[in-house]
Amino acid sequence: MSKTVRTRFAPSPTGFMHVGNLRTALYEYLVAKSLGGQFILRIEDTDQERKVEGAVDMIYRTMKRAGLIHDEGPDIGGEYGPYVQSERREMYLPYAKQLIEMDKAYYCFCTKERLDMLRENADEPGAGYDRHCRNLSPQEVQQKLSEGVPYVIRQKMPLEGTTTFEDAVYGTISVDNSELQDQILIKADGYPTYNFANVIDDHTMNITHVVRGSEYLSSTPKYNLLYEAFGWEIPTYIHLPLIMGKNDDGSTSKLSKRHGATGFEDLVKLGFLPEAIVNYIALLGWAPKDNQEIFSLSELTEKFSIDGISKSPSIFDYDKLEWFNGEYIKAMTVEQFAAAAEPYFRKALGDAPFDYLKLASILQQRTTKLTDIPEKIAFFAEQPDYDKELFVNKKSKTTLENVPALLKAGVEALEALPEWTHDSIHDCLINLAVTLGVKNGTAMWPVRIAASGMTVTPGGAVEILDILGREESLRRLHKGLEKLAN
RNA sequence: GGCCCGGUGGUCAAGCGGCUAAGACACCGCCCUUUCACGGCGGUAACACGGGUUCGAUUCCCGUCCGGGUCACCA
Repeated sequence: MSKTVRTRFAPSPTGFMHVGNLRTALYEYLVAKSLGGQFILRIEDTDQERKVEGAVDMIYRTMKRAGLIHDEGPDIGGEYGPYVQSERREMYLPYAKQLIEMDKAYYCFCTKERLDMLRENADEPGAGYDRHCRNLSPQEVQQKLSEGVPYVIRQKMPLEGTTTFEDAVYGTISVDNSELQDQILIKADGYPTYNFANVIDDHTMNITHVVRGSEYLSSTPKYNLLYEAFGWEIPTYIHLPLIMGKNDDGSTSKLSKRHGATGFEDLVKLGFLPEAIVNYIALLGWAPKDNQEIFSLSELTEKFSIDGISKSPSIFDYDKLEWFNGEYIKAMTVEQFAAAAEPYFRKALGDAPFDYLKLASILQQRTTKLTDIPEKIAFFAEQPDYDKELFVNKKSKTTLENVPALLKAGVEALEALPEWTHDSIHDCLINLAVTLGVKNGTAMWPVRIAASGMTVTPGGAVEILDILGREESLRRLHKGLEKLAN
């Protein structure tokens, strides 16, 4: 019987849920769930300076909206708590001291100023810490400690040899130990660094699969040295290719705020549906065995496999996201769509009593983003001032010469209608075309233009007249007639 | 700069020694149509380069080039 798979999502509460982070969370969820395992949420707040008010709530909210339900976490507890690093603060120092006893770590009393100077004076970039305190005598250390000199604890890296590890995505990776810095494990404020807390927590929380972005690939050997020092089992590593954004100069770099709306909530505000976002980012770095593109979260869970994860970075493409969004919108029932679109209807129409279901039915097939709705329907509330040139359309064979008569005939026919319904308007205008001996388009174009004042509208003349209602429709048509007379 | 990783159309991507190198988005054209969409059909467009290995390389190896990541008392 093998161990239960456990993955964790460990965001730091900075008040922003980047889609890159969300994708990582999604894959962590999928790795766990596709293997029948558990998905844990842990808050990494060891940096007090970056802590942001309300950020944790935003994480909960985002995860919930994305459908990534965790099995253990600060809000719901679990047997490996606490799940907030600041609350585990006391756990880390003993482990660090244990490392010191094993000669795998040491006290460092260097001041921040000295380190800054070191960096400034370095000939080569990335020269790093000079290991100044690595070989202090026990007496010196005792002395400074008793004097209360502030200290940090650093990991004592081997000076020679190489460290090799297996990654489920990238394969075997080895790094010369001489490349590894004596990184800080415990900060002067007593908090652990991410580098240390992460290892201690993953082990004590029984995390079996560490899923994270490939930016951690080069620091993984350092973590392994820690696992080895403690004699702990090394987890399965699954490093994910990065999501990139396009820069102004055409180059690309790790997706960040400067690439525009990259926060989950930003995208939702832009009119993207959470399910569409999740679907899209699932496919950014992973591909199924077949060609399926539309996936619900449960289908993803079913089809997901680690060997489908790719190694090369991918660029976040808003066009493709929009396509997914459109697909999700089209898959809704009209009622669902009307409900989702309602806020945008209100935005454009205020409290005007339009039939939202009818609006939804003409809009649904042509909407890719909910935020596009208001501008498409604003003319229902208030007709824009338009130029009579709009009546001219080559394909519909309408000209300034024939339109007045066409529109007049249309108005008369419509005015004679006993009832004002979609079907009656439709039949009326179709009959009109027959009577006049012109194509449908020729009869409809002037009516639609006069009713809307726009060349491009959602729905045709019939739908627009129906939604507008008899009174307003006829008012607009007469206005069109006047405009043409001048 | 050192180290690590990557490199199939503009983008996401199949491919895992032998294929006319899939598919999707975007783009273009045609059809449908009362506009625009939707939908249908079709089209343009790719294995970074140079050496090997092999009967045969997109696929394996090496080098070059290009791209990215990383070198914090941030995570």
